[in-house]
Amino acid sequence: MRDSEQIVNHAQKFCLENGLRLTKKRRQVLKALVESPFALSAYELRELCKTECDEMLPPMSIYRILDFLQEAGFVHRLNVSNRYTACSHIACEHEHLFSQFLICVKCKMVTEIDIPDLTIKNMKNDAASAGFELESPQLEINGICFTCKNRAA
Amino acid sequence: MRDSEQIVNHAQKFCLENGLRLTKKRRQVLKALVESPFALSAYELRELCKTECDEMLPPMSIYRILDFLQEAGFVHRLNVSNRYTACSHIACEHEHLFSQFLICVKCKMVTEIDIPDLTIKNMKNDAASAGFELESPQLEINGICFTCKNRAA
DNA sequence: TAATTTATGATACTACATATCATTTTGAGA
DNA sequence: TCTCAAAATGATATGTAGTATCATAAATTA
Ligand SMILES: [Zn+2]
Ligand SMILES: [Zn+2]
Ligand SMILES: [Zn+2]
Ligand SMILES: [Zn+2]
Repeated sequence: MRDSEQIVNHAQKFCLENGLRLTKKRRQVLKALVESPFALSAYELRELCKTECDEMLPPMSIYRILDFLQEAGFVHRLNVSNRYTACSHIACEHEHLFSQFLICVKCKMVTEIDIPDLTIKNMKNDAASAGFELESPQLEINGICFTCKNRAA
Repeated sequence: MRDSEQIVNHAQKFCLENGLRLTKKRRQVLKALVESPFALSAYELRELCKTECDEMLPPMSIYRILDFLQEAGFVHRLNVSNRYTACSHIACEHEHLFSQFLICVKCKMVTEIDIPDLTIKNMKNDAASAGFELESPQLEINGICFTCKNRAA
C-alpha cells in the first residue's frame, strides 16, 4: 500500500499549502477511502478505522471528518448509496470538472470519470427543452465493469 | 382535482386488464402522489393519507404499497432523496424508456423526461471508454425550473 | 501563559427502511 | 353460499443513516 501513502501525502501537502489541517484521524479516514476500490458508508469506515487503529470514532466525528474531506476535495459522496469514495485526482494536477461515477453492480468498484463536454451540452439542452436549467450535475450510474463482464462470460 | 381522478382511473383500468388490484389504500397513495408537484417521502405520504382519510397506515404498509405502485409502473423512486413521484405517463400510451428526473432546488418540483437516445448513446460511449457497460440508467438531476428562475430575476 | 479557535467526544434523537409474525380481505372453486 | 388459499394489511420490534447539542481536548495566537 505504498501507493495510498503517496496519495495521502499529496493531500497533506495540499493542506499545508492551504491552511487546512489533515489531522491523524482525517488522514486515517482518507487512507481507508483511498485504499478501498468500492465506496464505503460512514459506519463501514468507522468499523475499518477500528480494525486498523483499534479506536472507535463516534458517528458524529466520522461525518465531520467526511465533511472536511469533501470540502477539501479529497472525497466525494455518492448520493444514491449514501457512501463515500476518494477522489481519483488527489495526486494529479487535474482540473476537477463534473464527475460521473460508474458503479459496478457485481463488484461495487467505483470509477470516477469527468463528464465529457458533449454529454454535458446534450444534457443541458435536454433539460432546457423541459423548462429547466441544469445545475452542476453529478452522475451516479450503475453498470458492469469489463472485468466482471468477462468473468461472467 | 378532477385531473388526478382521471389519471388514477387510468391506473385502475390498467390494473383490471392485468389482474392487479388497485385497492382503496393503494388508490389513495397513488392519488396523493399524482396530486403532488414534488416528490414525497414514505413518511410524508403517511401524514398526507392521515389528513385525507384520517387513518394512519403503518410504515410497512406504505412501503408495500409503494412497491406495488412501482411494480405496476405508476410510481418512481428518486434514489438520491429517498422520495417517490408519480410517473408522468400513467394516462398516456407512452412507451416508457429510461427516465431523467429534473428536480428544482427552489420549489422541489419534479419533471420527468425521457433520456433522449443521443444522450444515452453518449453516456454509453463515455462509460465504455472507462471499461464499463452501462445499465439502464435513471438520472436524477438538480437544477432550477424556469418559473423559479424568472421569479428570482 | 492565557485566550481563542478548531477538532473531537458523548448522549440523545430523528428519519428512512425492513424483518417477522398476526390478522383481515379477497376471489376462486366445491 | 360456504370453504379455503392467496393476497393484502396491521402490529411490534429492530436496523441503519444522519443530526442536534453540549462538553472536552488540542492546537494557534497573542
Ligand atoms: Zn474527483
Ligand atoms: Zn465489477
Ligand atoms: Zn415514468
Ligand atoms: Zn422551481
